[in-house]
Amino acid sequence: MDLPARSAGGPSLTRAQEDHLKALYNLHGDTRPVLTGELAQRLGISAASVSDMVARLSDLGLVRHDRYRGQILTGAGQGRALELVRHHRLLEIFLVQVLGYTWDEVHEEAELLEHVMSERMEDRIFELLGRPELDPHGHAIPSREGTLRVVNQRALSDCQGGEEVVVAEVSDEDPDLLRELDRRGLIPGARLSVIGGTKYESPIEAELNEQRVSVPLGLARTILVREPTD
Amino acid sequence: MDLPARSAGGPSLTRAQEDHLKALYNLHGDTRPVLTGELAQRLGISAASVSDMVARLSDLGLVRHDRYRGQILTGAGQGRALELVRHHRLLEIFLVQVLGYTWDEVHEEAELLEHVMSERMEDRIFELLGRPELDPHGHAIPSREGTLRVVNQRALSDCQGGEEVVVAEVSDEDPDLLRELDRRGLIPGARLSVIGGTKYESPIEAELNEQRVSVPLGLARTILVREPTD
DNA sequence: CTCCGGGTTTAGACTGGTCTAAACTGGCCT
DNA sequence: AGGCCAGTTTAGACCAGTCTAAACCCGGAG
Repeated sequence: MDLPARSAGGPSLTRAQEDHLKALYNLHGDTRPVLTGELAQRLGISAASVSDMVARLSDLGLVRHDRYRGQILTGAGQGRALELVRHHRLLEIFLVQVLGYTWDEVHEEAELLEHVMSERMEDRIFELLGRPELDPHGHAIPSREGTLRVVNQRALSDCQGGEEVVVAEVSDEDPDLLRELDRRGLIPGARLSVIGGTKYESPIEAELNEQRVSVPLGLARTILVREPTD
Repeated sequence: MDLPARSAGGPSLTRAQEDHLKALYNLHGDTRPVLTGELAQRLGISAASVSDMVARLSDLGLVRHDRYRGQILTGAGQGRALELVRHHRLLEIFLVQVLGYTWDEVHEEAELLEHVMSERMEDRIFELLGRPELDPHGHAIPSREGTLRVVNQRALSDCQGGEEVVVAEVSDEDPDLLRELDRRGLIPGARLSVIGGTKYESPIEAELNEQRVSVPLGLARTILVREPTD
């Protein structure tokens, strides 16, 4: 029996086109349109170039564009984006677990590899890693079919004293930030008892492994937490 | 202590530029110039495009071009090419040994990955694989510094009855050919006692693992053999 | 020694991706 | 209601990489 057709099939895209789709996905997913300038800043190119590219992606039916009002992924576009996100996250786990990278080194490398990863390689890595569900930074791996497990989570900076929470996700893009979080033990799965903070821009005070930690707001805002499961 | 500077450093090249360098290397290495048409055929593009690209690579000092007489890699160009060859061959071993690919599946994939492989990844894979010296098809891995172990070898089709030889290398580019060779046990390291052939275009007859094998000339020409080492 | 044919290079054109500068909204402020 | 500014789109330019068609060499045949 053949494998089912991928949800995200279609003509192959260029590197730049894929980057635009992924940026659109990472910015607001399918929740609301992304302004041209936002996208341009994210990609580090001019708004004019983005405008151009969006027109092409729109012709391909991957993006819907509302003149002067921004752009948003279509279903097909989202499928392609999730394919890339799956590649990216599988590669991050792979680089950490198989090649011994640290979690602050993997993003950049995955960013390049994700565009040339075949389906065969994706499947082999997925199996080798034991069908993982989360990447090293706590992000869920989209399924082959492009579905994504969603978990209720909020920023640590929004927590109140007395709460018991578990670190769920951190952003993978800033190596310095990641090293800082690692130094403090603020890694996915870490259990925190929030003591205080949240007022007057003061750091979040919490207990982690019987140790008192003070998390500056700037850090706390990048950490997403969830309820403990037990 | 810092690592020594790579022999092959320099400004980063585009995919197409790298493909041209590698094709030049694979065609005649540094032995003699490659004709424009040859290179074009190898790359599957027009001679005009090659002419163009060679001019640019020549400006970069990677290729020396003799009008109407062909082109050859400079020292620097050869360094870059060997860097890519190292990437390619390490990836092939990696795909076979770590991800469970068969030897006929690896070439195409390595062809894409080699262009986006960082030095860090190269080093990690090299160590993970135990500092290998040969890829799955028997080709030597260039060192980081761009040196290559050369072994005396010739085509199986040139062997005479009575010779004892060992399969050294086979081309990695044709999956069908590779499957055929595998089926017959004609893999690097296989020891052959040549019985006859070499006349009237007849197949090479030989003994392999106590079994009589008949190797059609077309196959025998793609197999490089060396003297047994013991 | 000239001419001719085949391979090489040049010319001109097109696409994708990028830029800057200019033209053009849309929404907000008065 | 009018006007202005920030942000968006369009215009025009450029580079890399490719093509086809035309111009150009080189070496061998006569």
